[in-house]
Amino acid sequence: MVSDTNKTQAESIADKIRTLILNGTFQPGQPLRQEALSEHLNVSRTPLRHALQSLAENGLVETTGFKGARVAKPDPGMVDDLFAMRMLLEPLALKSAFQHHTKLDFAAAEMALDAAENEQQPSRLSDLNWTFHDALYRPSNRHTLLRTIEHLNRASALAEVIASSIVARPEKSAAEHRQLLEACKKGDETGAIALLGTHLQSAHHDIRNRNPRECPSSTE
Amino acid sequence: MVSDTNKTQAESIADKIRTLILNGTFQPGQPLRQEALSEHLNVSRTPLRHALQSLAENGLVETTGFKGARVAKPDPGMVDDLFAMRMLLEPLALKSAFQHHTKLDFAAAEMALDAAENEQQPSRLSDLNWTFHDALYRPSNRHTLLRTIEHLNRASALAEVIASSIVARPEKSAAEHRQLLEACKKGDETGAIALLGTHLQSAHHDIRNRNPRECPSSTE
DNA sequence: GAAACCATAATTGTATCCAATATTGATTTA
DNA sequence: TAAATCAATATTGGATACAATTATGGTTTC
Repeated sequence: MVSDTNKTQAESIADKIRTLILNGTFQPGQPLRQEALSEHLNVSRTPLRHALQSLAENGLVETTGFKGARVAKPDPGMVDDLFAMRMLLEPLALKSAFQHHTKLDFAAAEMALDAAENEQQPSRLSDLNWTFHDALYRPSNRHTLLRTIEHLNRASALAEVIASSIVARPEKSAAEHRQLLEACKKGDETGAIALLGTHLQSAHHDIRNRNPRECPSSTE
Repeated sequence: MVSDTNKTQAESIADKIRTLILNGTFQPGQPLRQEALSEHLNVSRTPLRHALQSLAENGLVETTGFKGARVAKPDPGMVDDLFAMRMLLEPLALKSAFQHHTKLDFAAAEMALDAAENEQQPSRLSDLNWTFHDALYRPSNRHTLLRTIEHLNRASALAEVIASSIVARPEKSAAEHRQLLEACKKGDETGAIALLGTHLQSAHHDIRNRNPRECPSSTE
């Protein structure tokens, strides 16, 4: 999200489309026509197709055969799976990173939390959310593990946005994040891992127990 | 692998390229030039690019900026991560599927094992390997969980092939598979989960303790 | 009047061509 | 002679044109 420099055009518009989805401009189930999108984003269909494919692999859009792509609409089963996996994998990442945390990592995490306080846009909040977790996990240097976790987080983002659990209760998430960060700073490994678990459980619970806003139920 | 019917051309050649990689025709680190590949597979560069992107998302090739794509060469850290994740996620899938196993699932699993006995080609063995595990996990109906596990399995395949742990010791893997299947048939849930754990540990161990065959160390 | 069938249009996938970027090699200069 | 610079080539990313597939609407037939 920093800038489009050194980034292929397909990646740039993938970010843009992801933002449009997370901000609710494109609602779940809505079909994403290639020609309309390409002219809307002022690009050709070629990079657009690459962007859609990338988003499909990340679970934000669902694409099938020759029928085109639509914004994914996460069902409860998908949300359960995503959080079940995150609850298994993220503690491992945190545990592996714990010995290698530096002040810079904590600073990066704190900066993300501070920025989130004054942010309303769901896509930005989602990004900052991941930035925080990533700051705590990355020192593990387990790139493959982190890549999978990032996928799961980005896929969860859509469900979180739909349930309005990010924008509606930012203070709750923020408090949990701060507690987690403090435990990490203190070097309280078991405490931090426990806090991470409850944080994920809490997020999962909030998503499940909120009625998703009615979306115009695309033609099926 | 059944047939190319109803499959987009990009997907078909993605399968072909994956086969070529797993069978050792394309060695790890080797650059994959688009024009050469496209004329070799008798397709245009457009679907080829989609295939490469798909393979990149699955971890079989690494693509960077404008420099092109190369066959991925899995480092030990990647292998460790993949198996650490599989050891956490696959028991969950098996556990979730356990109550819903039918005779058809067991038959499908057994068929895959039988087919593997008379198979030499690494890519086929890798496919059959996944077919077996998938047969035991799919009744869980947890599609999102299964999709992630499939990614991890396909990414592990390359490392397994490089270490020759599939082709060199098929009988060991086969024995573990049969034991696991028997436990499932008996309804011994805890036993099956334990066997799955040791099976994954064994596979991981075999990969780590074999010297990868020297590959012509592509130009860096 | 309902269902099957065929033609037309809309949309996606593929091939070809052009632009942008990276790599290679020679040439020049210190 | 070695290093830097710049031109020429090779390779990838993107735009446009074409083919294949699917969806849609009307017509026909029972």
